[in-house]
Formats: sequence, structure tokens, C-alpha cells
Amino acid sequence: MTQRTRRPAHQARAQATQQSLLEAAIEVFSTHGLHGGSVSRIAELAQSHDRMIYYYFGNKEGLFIAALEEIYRRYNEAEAGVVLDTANPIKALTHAVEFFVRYFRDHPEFVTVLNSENLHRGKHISQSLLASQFSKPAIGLVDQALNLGKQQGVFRAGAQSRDVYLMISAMGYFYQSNQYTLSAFLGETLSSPKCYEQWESFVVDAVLRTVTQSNTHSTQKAPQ
Amino acid sequence: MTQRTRRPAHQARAQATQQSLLEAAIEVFSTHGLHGGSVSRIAELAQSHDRMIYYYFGNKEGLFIAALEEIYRRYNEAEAGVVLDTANPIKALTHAVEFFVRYFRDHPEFVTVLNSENLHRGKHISQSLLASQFSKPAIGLVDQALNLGKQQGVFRAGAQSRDVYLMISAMGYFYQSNQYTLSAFLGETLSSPKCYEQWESFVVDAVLRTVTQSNTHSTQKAPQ
DNA sequence: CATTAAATGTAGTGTTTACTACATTTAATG
DNA sequence: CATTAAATGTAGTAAACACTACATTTAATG
Repeated sequence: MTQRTRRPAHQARAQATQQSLLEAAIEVFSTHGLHGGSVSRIAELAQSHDRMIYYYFGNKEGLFIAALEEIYRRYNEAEAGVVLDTANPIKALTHAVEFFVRYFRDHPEFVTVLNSENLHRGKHISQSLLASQFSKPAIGLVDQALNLGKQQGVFRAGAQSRDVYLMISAMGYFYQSNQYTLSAFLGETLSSPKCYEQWESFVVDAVLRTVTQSNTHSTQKAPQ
Repeated sequence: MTQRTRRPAHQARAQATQQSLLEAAIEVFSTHGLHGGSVSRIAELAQSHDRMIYYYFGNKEGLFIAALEEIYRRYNEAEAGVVLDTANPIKALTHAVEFFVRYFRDHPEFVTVLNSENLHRGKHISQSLLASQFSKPAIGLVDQALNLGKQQGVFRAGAQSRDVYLMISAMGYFYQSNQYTLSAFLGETLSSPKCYEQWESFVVDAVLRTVTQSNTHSTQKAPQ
């Protein structure tokens, strides 16, 4: 905030409370949504006071924006940490798919907070100054694997990175996000490890079938 | 409710208020969520009184369950109205995909209310007595098209209806549900008709590539 | 046309909410 | 060690919330 860099002990403690408030906010907002999660509950979970939320984040919305930025930051950080096998495009793309599907599975708070933000029509992410930075490495992984395969003639040139990224995200995200209504709708639980594994391998299979060279029909136009 | 069938004028008026409350509930819950949408706002939009919500639906949760059941009912109704070309499996599956993608696009309230329900871990849909009925025609369309193709040797036997249904739903649903964060994340708006069309044709292509026999030299032209 | 019950209108209740005014503690510095 | 500002603690406020007690209107029936 506006503190000078002259008071290290104060600043350390301050940053600790900020961090715990942010962590609590992610937890509460992810389980109850923006309206459902109260500032008092967040403060309590952080073992602090709601007073501090206003001190550090201005208001409830400011805290939500901070939480949103944080989960995006972690998502990008995780994505940046993935190293793909440059020799084998199929292996590379497979690993990329596995990363995304597993990330959504292992980070339900990312999914639910994004859902809350989309309920509010992206009102907060559009306010965020950091949002523009997020777009940089977004499709990076998929783009990397796809280009690799195109160069080697394994993947068809028509497959666009953005579309394939959306495809992978959609299948991983939707399975996690809608697991409860899907389970009720389909009459079977989707949360078991066995079910997860089967879905993961299907997604890998579907993505590979979508991007690999084949002489089957196509409704997709040529790339430009 | 508990009214006898002896008072038609009363009953007609009663059903009208019930219907307008339900419609208003879908509207408000879909734009603000379960917690964000208030009963007073719903009553006002329905040009009624919050008093009537408790009279007809018991409480706020009862109204939400009713709204949930209603959007599911409409979804199933729309699905049941689709007639597929039994002679051409590729055409049939293409039409099925187009139906789903367009349904999610044209019924954002279905998407957002389901998201709210999933935020609450399916708490309400599991309470619903009608929920079990919903599962019946769920995969129907996809299953129909897929079996058709398998019989004719166009689609591979390994492709399971449930997986393909999830794939189609995921790609259609996610694109609509996450359009705001995706637009910010990817740096381009996804809501333009042109973008929608391109995505739709990609989904059709991806699904067909996923389920078709990989080694067949199908010279069959794609549907327009 | 009086009766009756369904349907609606009115005016509340207690609670929770986001947010704030004000007091107090902490620790770095002259 | 007194000063000072950052950091925290306490005790509120007004508004919105879900929900309800009670009164009134409506129209079908004896």
C-alpha cells in the first residue's frame, strides 16, 4: 500500500495479514461466490478482522479482484513450469492436455472463482491492470506442441492453437465445473479417480484425433 | 398447491402469478446467482409480492429448485424436438452438435443457473424429485446419431455416447459460460456472430474427427 | 346474497450485510 | 525515550436480507 520501506517489521507482519486475507478470500469466494461469501467470514478464516480488508483492499470488490488476479497468476505460473518434449509432438501435446485437465481437477477454486467472475460478466477482470499480462503465456503450451507437430508433418496445418486450447480447456473445465449437475443428470458420479482417468484419456484421444493428419473428410476450411 | 379444482378463476390467476414468479426467478437467479438474487427483486420483476413466493414455493430455495427444474424441462423438451436424419449419420451428428452449441448460446440462463447449482454442489438438484426424469433423454440425441454411424461402419465402435455427449456439451457450454474471462484472457471477444460460427464449425469438425473411423477413405462430402 | 376459502396485500420482524468512526498497539527513528 | 506513523482492535451504522403475522380482496357455492 502506501507504507514507506523504512519499517521492515511492520511491513512483514502487514504482508502476512494481506496474504492470509487473500488466501481466505480465495477459499470463501470459491465455495460461496462473490455475494455468498461475506467479508466477516473471510476475516475470521484469516484470523484477522474485516477492518483489515478495507485497509488493504479498499472494499469487498477490491479483495475479489485481488483473489482473481492471484488464481490467474498461479495458473500462469504452473503453465510456465511445464516442459514439453520437443522431439515428440504427440507426447508433447498429450502432456499439455494432461496438465490442463489435471490443473482444473486439482484447483477447483480456480474454476469456481472464474465462474463467479463470468456470472458478473467479467466486470472485475476488465478492471484489473494485470489482466493484460495474463494473455501472454495463455495458449503458449498448446501453441508450442502444435507447431512442433506441424513442422514434423504429424499435425495438420489447419488446426489453430486458439481452437485447440479452447477445446482442451472446455473438456477439462466443464467436467470439473459441472460435475454435480452432470452426476445427477447422467445418473452416475464423475468424481471417482477411475472416471477421471477414463475422461482424461478420452480428452487426449479426442484432441489428438482432431489435430493429426488424416485423409478423412473435413468441414473445416483451409488455414489462412 | 393445495387448492381444490373447484375455483377455476382463482386457479387461473394463481397459476399466472406462479408462472410469472418462476419466470422472474429464472431471470434474476441467472443474472445474479442464488445469493445475489433477492426475493424482493424477483417479486418486483414479476409484478407481484415476495409474500407470494412463500405462498407458492415455501421459501427462496424452493423457488430456486422450481427454476432449476423448469430450465431442465425446457432443455429436455428442446432436445426431444430435434429430428435427426437417420440415413446420414454424419449429417445427424452434425445436427446434434449444432443443436447443443446453439442451445447453450441462445439460453445463457440455462448455463448460469446450472453454474449456480454447481457452486452449491448440486444441493438442490439432488433434492428434486423430477431430477431422475431428466436423465432419460439426456444422451439420447448423441446416442442415436452415434449408433447410426456405428451400424453403417462410419463411426468407430470405441466411441462411447457418454464421452461424446460430454465433449459436445463441454465445448458448447464452456464457450458460452466463460466468454468474459476468455475474452479478457485471450485478448479477443468471442461473442461476435463470426466467432461463434467459426467455433461451431470447429466443434463439429472435432467431434466428427473423434468418432469417425480413422482409416476410412470417406469421400462423403460434409453437410452444409 | 351470505358464506367461505383461496389468493393477495400490508406492514412489519430479527438478522446479516458491507462498511466506518474512533481508539489502541506496535516498532522504527530522531 | 519520546515521537510518529503504520498496523490493528473495537464498536458501531444504515441498509438489505429472508421471512412472517395479520388484514383484505376475490369469486365460487349453498
